[in-house]
Amino acid sequence: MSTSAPPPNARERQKRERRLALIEAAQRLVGERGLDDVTVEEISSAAGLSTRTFFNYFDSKDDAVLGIQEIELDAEVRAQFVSGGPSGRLMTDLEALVAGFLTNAAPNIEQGERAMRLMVAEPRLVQRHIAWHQRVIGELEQLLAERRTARPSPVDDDTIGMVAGLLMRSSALAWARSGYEGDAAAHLPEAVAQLRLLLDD
Amino acid sequence: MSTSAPPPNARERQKRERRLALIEAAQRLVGERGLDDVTVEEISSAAGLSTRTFFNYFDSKDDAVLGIQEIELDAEVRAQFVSGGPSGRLMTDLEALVAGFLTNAAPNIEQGERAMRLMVAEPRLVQRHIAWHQRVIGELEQLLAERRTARPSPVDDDTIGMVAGLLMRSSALAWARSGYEGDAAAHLPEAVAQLRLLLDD
DNA sequence: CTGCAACTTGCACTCACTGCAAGAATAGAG
DNA sequence: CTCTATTCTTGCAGTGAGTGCAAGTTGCAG
Repeated sequence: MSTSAPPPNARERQKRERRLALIEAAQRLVGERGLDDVTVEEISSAAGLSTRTFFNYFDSKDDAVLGIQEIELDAEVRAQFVSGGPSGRLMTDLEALVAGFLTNAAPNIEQGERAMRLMVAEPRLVQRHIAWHQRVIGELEQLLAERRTARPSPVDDDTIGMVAGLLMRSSALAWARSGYEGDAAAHLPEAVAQLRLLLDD
Repeated sequence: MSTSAPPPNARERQKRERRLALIEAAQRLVGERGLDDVTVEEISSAAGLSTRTFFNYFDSKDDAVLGIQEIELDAEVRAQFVSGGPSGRLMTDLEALVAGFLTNAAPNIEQGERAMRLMVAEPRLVQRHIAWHQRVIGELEQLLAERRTARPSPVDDDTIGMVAGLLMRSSALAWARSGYEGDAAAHLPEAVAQLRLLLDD
């Protein structure tokens, strides 16, 4: 299950290694000394790279700590959702889609766990994490537009997007509460149940 | 309704005026030239203040553009919620609470409208806006803890907090879609309805 | 081996944001 | 009105994030 395919050529391999080294250094140093007492320069040289190169890999210090990367949604999951599936009931299908995002979100489970732990100590990271959700939701809203032709819905895109974001975060929190058992996607049903519970008073 | 009580002494009045001047300058300049092509120095001197003073009023450039301020929840609304009211049904009471936050959020309705418009053009502002929601939700979670003694609930604080945040943003978006009719709180029921619609498939 | 493309790096720069200490304005007591 | 304590503003000097550019380096294909 997804450390993704090991890349064949040296270029891609190094790229991956450097990226990992930066995340590892960032998480370790920030864990030891706090977000504001670690500079990008320190992270970079701990990873054996220049500061300038750091910014070729990440847009910000926070992104490196969280190990944020572009999410690539599984083509099959994507196609199924767009064509109005898999179940035809929006909320159910949304759940499947979110699960797809969640499993692709953190290729390295330990890295994700460390990121979650650091978020507890550094609230700023939570905001950055949510900002990243926003990007995912942007992706999702394109899919929604396509799906509408196949299966219209009275619920507007914004609401659907926000609920998706809520489910992502809620799953992550439930995952943390469980002591990081399994992966975040495994706690999605729990998140949905909580939401229903609240809405039904 | 609520430009709040006009303060009596000159100190408080000037403080308010300067704050307003900074927000006005920030919104105008950013509207004209974009968030990244306006410096804090430009905003400050447009408002007739020093750069240093700018940061006595706001934590960041983005905050000034959004006109972000500490929210003060109505003491009565607060007390009622904590003691398990007003209706006793969590979702309903949450709605009342969120309405309370929303009406206190933007003392100046035009300023809020300009902020919403700028968010469309500058996605970074959306993130900052959501980050501000987080702070409000932090406040809310304290109330939730107190309310639990009066009226326990099987739904966890995180979920409730996230739904509150969702309702705030959803109301704001509905307000924008309506062409800024009334205030954001007026569109809360619409937001709740959309959410229920989605959850009930 | 050679030339091409991708990647890294140093450099110079802008600007957000902070702590500090000195100075100006104001409130309030007398 | 005057004096004083308090609050607010400001300049200054500094840190560090993040960017554009141009010059090297490194891996890749033919």
